[in-house]
Amino acid sequence: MDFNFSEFEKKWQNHWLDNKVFSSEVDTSKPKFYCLDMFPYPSGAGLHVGHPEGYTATDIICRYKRAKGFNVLHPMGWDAFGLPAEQYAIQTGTHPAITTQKNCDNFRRQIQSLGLSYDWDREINTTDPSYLKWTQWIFIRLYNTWFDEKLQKGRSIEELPIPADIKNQGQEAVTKYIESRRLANYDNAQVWWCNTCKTVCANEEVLNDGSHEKCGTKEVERRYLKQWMLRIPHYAERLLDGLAQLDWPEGVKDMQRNWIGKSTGAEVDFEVDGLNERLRVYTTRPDTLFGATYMVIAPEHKLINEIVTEEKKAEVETYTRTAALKSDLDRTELSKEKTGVFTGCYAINPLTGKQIPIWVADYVLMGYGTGAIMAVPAHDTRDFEFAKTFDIPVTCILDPKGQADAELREKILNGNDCWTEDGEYINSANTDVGLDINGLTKKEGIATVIKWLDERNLGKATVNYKIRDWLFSRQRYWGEPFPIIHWEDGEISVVEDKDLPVELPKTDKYQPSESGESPLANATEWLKVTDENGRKGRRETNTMPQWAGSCWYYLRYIDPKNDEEPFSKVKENYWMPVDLYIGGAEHAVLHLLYSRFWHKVLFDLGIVSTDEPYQKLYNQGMILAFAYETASGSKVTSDMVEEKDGKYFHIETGDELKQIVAKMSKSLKNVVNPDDVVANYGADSLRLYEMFMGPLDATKPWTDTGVKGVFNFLKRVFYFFADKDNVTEGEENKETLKVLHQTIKKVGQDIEEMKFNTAISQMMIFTNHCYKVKKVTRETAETFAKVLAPYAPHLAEELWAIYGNEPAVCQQPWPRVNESYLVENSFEYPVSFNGKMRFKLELPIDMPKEDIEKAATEHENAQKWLDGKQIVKIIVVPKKIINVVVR
RNA sequence: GCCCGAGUGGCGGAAUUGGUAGACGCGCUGGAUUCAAAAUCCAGUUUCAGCAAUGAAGUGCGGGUUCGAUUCCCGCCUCGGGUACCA
Repeated sequence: MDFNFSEFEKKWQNHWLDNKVFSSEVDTSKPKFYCLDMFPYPSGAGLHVGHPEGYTATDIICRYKRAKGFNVLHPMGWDAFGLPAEQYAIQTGTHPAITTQKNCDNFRRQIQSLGLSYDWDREINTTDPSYLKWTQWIFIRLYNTWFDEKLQKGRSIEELPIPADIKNQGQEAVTKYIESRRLANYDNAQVWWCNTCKTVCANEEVLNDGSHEKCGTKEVERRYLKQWMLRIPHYAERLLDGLAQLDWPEGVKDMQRNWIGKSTGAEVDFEVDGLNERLRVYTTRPDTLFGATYMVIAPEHKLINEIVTEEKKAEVETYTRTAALKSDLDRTELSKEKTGVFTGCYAINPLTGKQIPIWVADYVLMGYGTGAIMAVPAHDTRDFEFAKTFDIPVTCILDPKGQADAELREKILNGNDCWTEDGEYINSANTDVGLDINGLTKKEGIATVIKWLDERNLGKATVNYKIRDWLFSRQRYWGEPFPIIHWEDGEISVVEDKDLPVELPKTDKYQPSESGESPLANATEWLKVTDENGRKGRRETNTMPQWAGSCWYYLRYIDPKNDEEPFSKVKENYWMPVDLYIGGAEHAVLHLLYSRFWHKVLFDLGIVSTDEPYQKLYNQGMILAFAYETASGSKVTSDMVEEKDGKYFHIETGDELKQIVAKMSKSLKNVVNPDDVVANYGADSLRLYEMFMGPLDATKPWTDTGVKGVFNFLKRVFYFFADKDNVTEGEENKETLKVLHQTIKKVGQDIEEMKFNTAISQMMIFTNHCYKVKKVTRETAETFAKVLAPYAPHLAEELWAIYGNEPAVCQQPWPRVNESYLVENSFEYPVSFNGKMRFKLELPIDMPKEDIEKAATEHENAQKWLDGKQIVKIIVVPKKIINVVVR
């Protein structure tokens, strides 16, 4: 009998598909399990070996959960809007829908060739009009929602109270007020613009090196444009709070917390000397107000023209103009060198009553806090640096006391160094204003100063967040059109639900214009709208970013064919939340934050039943590959490398090369195509190898010999268990039963803990055992097929059928562990002397401690270690160790 | 700079409520089978010393706690990821 994997893999895949073995419907008699993979963008390159890693993990869990009696929802779909299809359209004229369709078909074929247990009747595609209809529907809900700060809840815009003073200003002011409160809001915004992509991008898409996440170039700059913004900062506190209850990797939670960037402090108003103006600053350290010796405002600050004196005007203007031309990147790249100019104007420190100079400097950002700071150079490194550069006085108000050595403390006290840690307040009292915090702790100091400010109406406790509005429009063709109409009279309105979806117009121009107009602006007929009164309007020409479709796809899977509503409430109530979500860590702040935001809005509106979408999140690690470089560090493609005695050499030059681990890339010629692996070793081998490589969350390099290793294991399984001579009827050997039941137990536990690599080891141990004993019973073989089934489902089905069973083994219940087979009646104790293991001693499991001590010390092997020594004590840990302490 | 995570044989990796370090696999070595090879099966494989029995060292580095530390504590080093004039 041959191990003809390609034949039987195809056979069983067809069986599963034809019989809809993995379809699932609401069934309240069973516990539910919703297991989600991050759906792929179907690129032209096809599946990467990284995709099947997460997919196999979820597949194993789903198959196991089904066997354990769960009703499992396990869907797959395509996140199919995106740049590559559009760029291909620009180059070739092929409509993105055609490219997308082709790529989806290829991805589906590849994924199906892996035998993953998806319910294919639930397949979705974000570009499908029947899907984007509901993305637009949700956008309309965002548009019609405002955030009630008091209730910390999104509410219908119709319930928005209009303040009396706004009402008095008339209808226009009211409309403007309402617009400003919507969660989706159309506004002039300073945005990131990518010159390569010719489109705006979100803050989250601009990487810290100034490059654009989508294209990788650094052609990103600031522009002012009218754009759609989603007001995610309103949900900052909710998004922060929600993290606590989630079973997510702490690293991802931390990244979201950092991104939201909550800080608590106070806003403080400073009198501007000689002007009837107050300058408001935000500080996290109001307790250091006594040490504020100057102020800084951002170059974009509104009050700048009023503050600046006549003689300083020219200088300040030059500075602000230069700052405006600099991109944020330049501003931060030159971060080491502080620049700034004095405005000629002074503010009054409310505690000391002293005049302190107001400067303009670009290290203060308009976008955070109030765009102005009080500078305390003695206790803030940036302020200190600035003060030293421009020779501004430094007043120390916190004595580090014992925390700094004498020399450093002396410098700090004299204003020649900066101290940012806690300490003891000094110079922090002024009887004239009635405030003294000397001797207080930092916590008390902050509270006392805030209270003082509050009572005098000079300031108040304030919370700030780093998270900014989410820039939600793109100047692209291949995205969801906004269901928005701009009317000739300036009114903006949303398309009625009954007129959804707003489909993309046909066009043959996909190129965005230099000016930033979307390609949709070319679709003249599509643009024109007229209402029943003959009023003319123009459709919104921007499209939504790729994130839109992925923000809610997990909800559509629940009821993917519903024409009446995005999903049925009953079904949503049954399936949500997602119990397990597996995908790459690259979405830690983008997709996962956006999607939580949408979900919370939907929850507030009563559209979904859970506050959070994804209960448990797990990040698969990246699959890398070995690569080679010369001594000078230049990379060598893998086809130019030969191995000799564990060392690597260049085929042509003969130079010894260094083996490194790097991302798979075309340029290194080390990309592994899953199709080739399936063709050469089978889907089961690919699945098993990816799980056997190491822990799921670890980054690990691919090796072809590793694939051969698991392929060899599968062959051993097949040749042993498919051979009728090995599989007999009758009574099973006790040792075999023990190993079998250890295997059932270990594999089950390891799946629950997502330790797939060690589960596979255990199955290998079992198989090795079978080879040793040469014969097993049919019952043992069938039980093993059930245990193997989640991992190597095709082979398991084949074996199951060979034993004459009806398909399918994947529908069989998980075998029960019989603990009685696992009971040991003796244990082989390691006997150590002073912690060093010296010999082993097999003793009955229930032997009293005294007897164990006696047996160990009287053993002949022990005499050597006891000779001439005195026994201090003997430690016996039952079923663990015997340790004799000698002196 | 700050916040996470990780350092274990030639390689991927096992083992942590503190208890036999190196499971399982790859690679390598030897053997069986074969005219031969592939494939397969069996055995060995942390390093050093030794024919061996055995002994010594050993989980990034330096300390500490403990009968006992890969595991806990303190101080470093290296690598990976995130983030950064956020006041």
